[in-house]
Amino acid sequence: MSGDGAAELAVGVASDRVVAELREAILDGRLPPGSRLRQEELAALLGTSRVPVREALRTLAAEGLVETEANRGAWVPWRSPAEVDLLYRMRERLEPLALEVSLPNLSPADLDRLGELQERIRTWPGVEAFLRLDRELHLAVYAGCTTEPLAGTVLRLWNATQHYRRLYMTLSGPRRHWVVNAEHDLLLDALRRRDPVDAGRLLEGHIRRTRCELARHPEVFDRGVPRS
Amino acid sequence: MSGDGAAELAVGVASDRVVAELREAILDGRLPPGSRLRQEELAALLGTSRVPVREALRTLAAEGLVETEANRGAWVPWRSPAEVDLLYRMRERLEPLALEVSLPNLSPADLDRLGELQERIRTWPGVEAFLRLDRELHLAVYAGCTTEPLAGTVLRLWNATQHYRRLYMTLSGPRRHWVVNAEHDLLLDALRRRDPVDAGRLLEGHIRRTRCELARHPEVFDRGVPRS
DNA sequence: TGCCTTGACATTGGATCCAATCGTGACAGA
DNA sequence: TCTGTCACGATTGGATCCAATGTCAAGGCA
Repeated sequence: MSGDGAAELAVGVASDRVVAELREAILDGRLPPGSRLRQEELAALLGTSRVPVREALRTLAAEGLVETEANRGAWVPWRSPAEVDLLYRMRERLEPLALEVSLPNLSPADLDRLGELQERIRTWPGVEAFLRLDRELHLAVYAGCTTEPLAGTVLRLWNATQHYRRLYMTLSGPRRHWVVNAEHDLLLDALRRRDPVDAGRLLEGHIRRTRCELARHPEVFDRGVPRS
Repeated sequence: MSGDGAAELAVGVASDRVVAELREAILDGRLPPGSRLRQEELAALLGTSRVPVREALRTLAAEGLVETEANRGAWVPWRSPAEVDLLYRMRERLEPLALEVSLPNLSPADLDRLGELQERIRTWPGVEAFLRLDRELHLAVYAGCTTEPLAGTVLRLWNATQHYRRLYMTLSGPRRHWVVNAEHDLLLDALRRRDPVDAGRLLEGHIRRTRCELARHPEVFDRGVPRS
């Protein structure tokens, strides 16, 4: 999870390091939509040759985090309001399933940890911290679901929408933060009661509400000044 | 769709050709689970160097069609009964959504084509033809859903379970084929009525029944003689 | 002036070569 | 006979070089 800074120790396979670095850079906003990803530039930046970079770009393209076109290069894709809406609808259907699979495998200690995360979320901790904690909370709910296709798909849905979640939180701020708290409290209560039906429904509603509020802020999808 | 034989014309990017060839080989059973994918071997077979092959393997790995491990190579993964069960549950949730998105975009001609496919399915046409037509029919239902993440995810779910669908059909044969026909007929009728709710429910039931029947045949998951 | 051509440059795609790692079987010792 | 070690072959990972393609701007022609 940590292991953030100064990964110049060059441990592991280069391609995988490149994938991890790029994924992180895209998710934390350093590479917003529209960013072009030049192979040579990235290779120099990450201290490898272009080969691992190319493999990493293929991987990320298959994940949907970057787009590539033959002989034209790779870049971080923009997403339309309709596409993000659909990504949220997919989450509404898949995440309750992931929860249902996960819940029996969550220990009381796991549930306690969820509570701690929510306590740190409760007092609006700022946009970046909220994004990090909220993501960690939700993904921790699915930690008991280790089956790759489902866990991986859910993760990709989160990744694909991360940028727009950030923009939305930035402009909405803590205004309706109490709603999130209430929803999280109810969700965690249902989890402690080991009730996947109740929890699933709350989760679906939580995602659906977010989708609807996001739909009322189309300015999130405005393409600002293009970045190099 | 066609373009099967003798693709030595070397059109397009080599990596993409390799991806397409491998995907096809895995889906049509030439590369069953357990098959090891040696880079040099594939490169020679497809008339390229190892570089495009490596990129293709990364792509397919991200798609879940192959598994790779650093310094150990790539192979077609086995899937456990629990994993396939979960893949079907994901389909039950996602395909009705894809249908809902797609239906408004399907023309009467598209619906006619679905009917033609079902007519060719009606008289048990043998395992391979059934697999091909059934897949084509279902994916044609979602043809109006062009949004990549959903369409792509649905396609991956189909791809990931193709091998086990084949094994199941092989051993079950035409015995309960009338059920498929009835379900398809009802589904197509609901589509012609432009009723996404009804169609979605029928679709979910269709997938769910398949999942349950598959669950009663664990021998499908037996690992036969390992292939080279 | 406007549009098309053309050429140089930037960038990506592919092939070959070298390095690192893994698996396997032979061999020595207990 | 069993086990641990070592060395070799097989295979994958990475770097460099070359080819192909795309971009873009300058210049010629209508």
